[in-house]
Amino acid sequence: MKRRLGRDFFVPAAGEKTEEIAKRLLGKYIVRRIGDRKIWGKIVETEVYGGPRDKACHAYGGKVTPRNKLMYAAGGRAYVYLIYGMHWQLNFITQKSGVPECVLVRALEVEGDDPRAASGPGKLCRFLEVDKSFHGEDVVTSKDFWLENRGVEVARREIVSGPRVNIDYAGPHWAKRNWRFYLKNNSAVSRK
DNA sequence: CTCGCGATATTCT
DNA sequence: GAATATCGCGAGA
Repeated sequence: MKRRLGRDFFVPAAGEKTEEIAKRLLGKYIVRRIGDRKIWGKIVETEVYGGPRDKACHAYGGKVTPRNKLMYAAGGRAYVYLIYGMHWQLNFITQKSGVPECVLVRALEVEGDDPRAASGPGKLCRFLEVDKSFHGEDVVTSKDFWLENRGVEVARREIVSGPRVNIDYAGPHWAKRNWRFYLKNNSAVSRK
């Protein structure tokens, strides 16, 4: 069974929180088409960046800059940017237009010689050959980049939550929020 | 295991 | 113009 994820996955009508979307993304597949070639990987680690109140979020304080304005777009778009001058990060925008929330994809489990070839936000982008040209790509309609549900069921108890990476500066209230989710006992998770 | 550094877009002053 | 950033790697201990 293969089913492409549609708009409602990223913009839940029921008002589901972005945390729930981040958990639902675990076990789904990211598929990238390059000419006749296809690359894919299973999502095993995600992290939530939650709006203007979240100090770790680019849209903290409701700030709008040329880079982050895409976070205010409707869910289903890719938010790609460069960090530390050399690593691309891949996020998916969630929620309806005007709500600057997104999910960072931190790690994929891939099939091949090296199961850790996409274990980390930067490595993942290199693996998928995602760069700035995919900033703003709509994964609901794109022919080169999308997400699939391949029928992998992730049990609630297989999902581990914990504090996000690099958020000490955000203060105790945000630092203790368990906004990072990953699959238990999965070797492709970036850090444990 | 911990540490330090890379190389640049974006933001801040 | 200067500081900084959602990281990964290779070196040294």
